[in-house]
Amino acid sequence: MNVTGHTRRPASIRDVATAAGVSYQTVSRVINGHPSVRPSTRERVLAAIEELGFRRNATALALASGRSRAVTVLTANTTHYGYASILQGIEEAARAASYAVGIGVLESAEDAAVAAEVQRAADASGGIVVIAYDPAGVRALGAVPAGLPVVGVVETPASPPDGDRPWVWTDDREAAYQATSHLLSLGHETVHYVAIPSSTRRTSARTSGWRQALKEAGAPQPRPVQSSWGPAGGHAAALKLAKDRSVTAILCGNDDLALGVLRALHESGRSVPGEVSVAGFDDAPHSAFLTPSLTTVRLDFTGLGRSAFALLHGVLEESAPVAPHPVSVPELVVRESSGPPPADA
Amino acid sequence: MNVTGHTRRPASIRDVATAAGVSYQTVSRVINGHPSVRPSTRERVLAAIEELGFRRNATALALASGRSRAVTVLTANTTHYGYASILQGIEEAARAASYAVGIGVLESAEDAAVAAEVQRAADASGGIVVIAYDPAGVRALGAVPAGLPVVGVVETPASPPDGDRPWVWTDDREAAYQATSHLLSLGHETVHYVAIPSSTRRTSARTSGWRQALKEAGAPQPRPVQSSWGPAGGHAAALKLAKDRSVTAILCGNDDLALGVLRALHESGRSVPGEVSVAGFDDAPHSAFLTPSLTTVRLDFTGLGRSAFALLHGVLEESAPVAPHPVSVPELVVRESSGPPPADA
DNA sequence: GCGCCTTGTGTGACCGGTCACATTCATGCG
DNA sequence: CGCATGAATGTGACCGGTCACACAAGGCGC
Repeated sequence: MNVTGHTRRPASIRDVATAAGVSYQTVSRVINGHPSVRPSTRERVLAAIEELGFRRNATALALASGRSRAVTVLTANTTHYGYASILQGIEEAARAASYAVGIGVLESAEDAAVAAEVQRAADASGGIVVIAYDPAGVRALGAVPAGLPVVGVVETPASPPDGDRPWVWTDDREAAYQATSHLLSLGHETVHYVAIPSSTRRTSARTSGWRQALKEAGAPQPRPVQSSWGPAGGHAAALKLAKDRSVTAILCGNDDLALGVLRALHESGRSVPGEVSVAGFDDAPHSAFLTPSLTTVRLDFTGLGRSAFALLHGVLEESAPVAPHPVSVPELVVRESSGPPPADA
Repeated sequence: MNVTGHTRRPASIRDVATAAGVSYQTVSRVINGHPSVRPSTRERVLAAIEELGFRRNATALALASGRSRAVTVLTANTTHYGYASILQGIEEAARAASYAVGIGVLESAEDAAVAAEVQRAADASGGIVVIAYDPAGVRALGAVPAGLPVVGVVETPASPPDGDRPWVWTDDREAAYQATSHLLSLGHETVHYVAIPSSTRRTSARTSGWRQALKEAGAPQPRPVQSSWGPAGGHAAALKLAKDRSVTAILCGNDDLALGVLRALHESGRSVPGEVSVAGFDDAPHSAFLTPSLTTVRLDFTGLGRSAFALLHGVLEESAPVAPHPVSVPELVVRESSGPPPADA
């Protein structure tokens, strides 16, 4: 509440111009760092800006210049650890670059709904980041009109994308390979895989990394068990697997799934890691505190979000930190949930 | 990619006007549903809109009218369950009302940093929701300039806020009371409390609900143990509590904390619920799948987020769904982690 | 037949910036 | 000395909408 008691509307460049005794264009030059402004003039303008508490109106800037300094993140979910961490990373990087961040949730994967969300995002911001880990996200990525800057956060693509397709991803294949190899090296005959839904119809990179490790070790290749994203899916899947006494190692598509798997094994009276070993993906914050604590592969989602923004930023401005996305290396974290198979197996 | 091969810029109301043979003002009237437009004219305009694929430019609308149909959510965190769920609720409600949602993360609680974020939020949108569960949030709520529509998602206030202060909250007092009473009714002599950080210096509603239940039961009132938000804090706190054999029941400020507590008790060789009972707050998605599954009090964060938006929406537009925030009733969910105290205690 | 209100439509200014171009003045060079 | 050049600054239009007001045509009362 200021002394006058009523909120007066903020100062515009013309107010500043009048106060400094120059034209509005000169003010514009000062706030944009244009070189040819006499130092003494610049000084007066800056003083006026300070005095009036002038702040450049973002809306007017966007309308006049076309550039909006805002990005929208389209995602099917905001609460899952991976999604939320990516969002956090994007926000961090965006804030550092003075960009505003908007979010749009893809509640349905239905084409019309997705298209509507993409439209909203398109006319609310100058660039879009799509988290395309699921069908809704994949469709959204496809529905972005050509010409609109967009970066996709995707599953590891099957083939390296051609040239400059602005995608970022983690090395899921390597991650799955590491986890599977770890379990095999403990002596397990093979490793079963409870998969998160794939965003596409093709075999996911996680699945293929898992397969490759099995193949190289000459281990049998069981069918992957398709599941959902949350613990309930893992729980249901593992209740079935638990009946098969030959199952001694289970790799889970993410840590939430692994949580459900642990629970199901417990309910089935099978001890972890005594009888069955379990490994997850992501290294979510709670994984280290489970009992048994969860062996998992740490993925840097926050860094992934930052990369996504950096890439988009590079497209939006010619200032060129367009360093090709450094695919961060997944890191195996061995904890209590994995161990050698039982002696009698 | 359209046939012309180059992206032409979107149609404006003047393009539509030309196509329909009317003035731009008439087009404006049509898209705003103004009554006095001859039906035949309206028809032609609508046809032109359809044909040209006209969409109203949100930026221009905001600049010209002052209203922006956008809200910004200020929060210290986007990944914790409660925060993320509130955000999700806000987004849901906002999307339904055709509002855009921006987020701003309060990375530091330092005054200058908070003020800067609030400023950014202020000039990016017409209204703000602040999640004020922590010092950064509380400061942000205080730093919002008078006159700017804002709604706070806060801890249960000590006294009912005066009149129309636009705040929403859950009934933390009742929730703590329920959980504590539940544990006492199982026969525990008293209940220890591991607290999440309070946003203010005053006693939180959770603490006071817990105290009240103890008092009514004539149970001893141990000092609450101050902790952090995540499992690590609960873990550290419980390692100490575990040494005290008289501790048979622990109430935790949230489910993440409870997870750390469960872990610490396990490491200390104290069984749950055999020797110690544990209860949490929030009913996070993983709580049902822990071993033992967690007794907790379910809070409707998503609904809270929706209420927050509804309130803000009511302030921003005179269309009046300003029904006073229905404080949602917390629901005790009894699971495996709570049971009677050991016989020898 | 006149004034008056209502309905339908158009005109000009404005929101707060940017952009393209014009203007002024001092300087360098042939 | 005259003229081209560049630095410093100003003017007008524009981005795509809204708002306040003007204005023409038609219906109604008297």
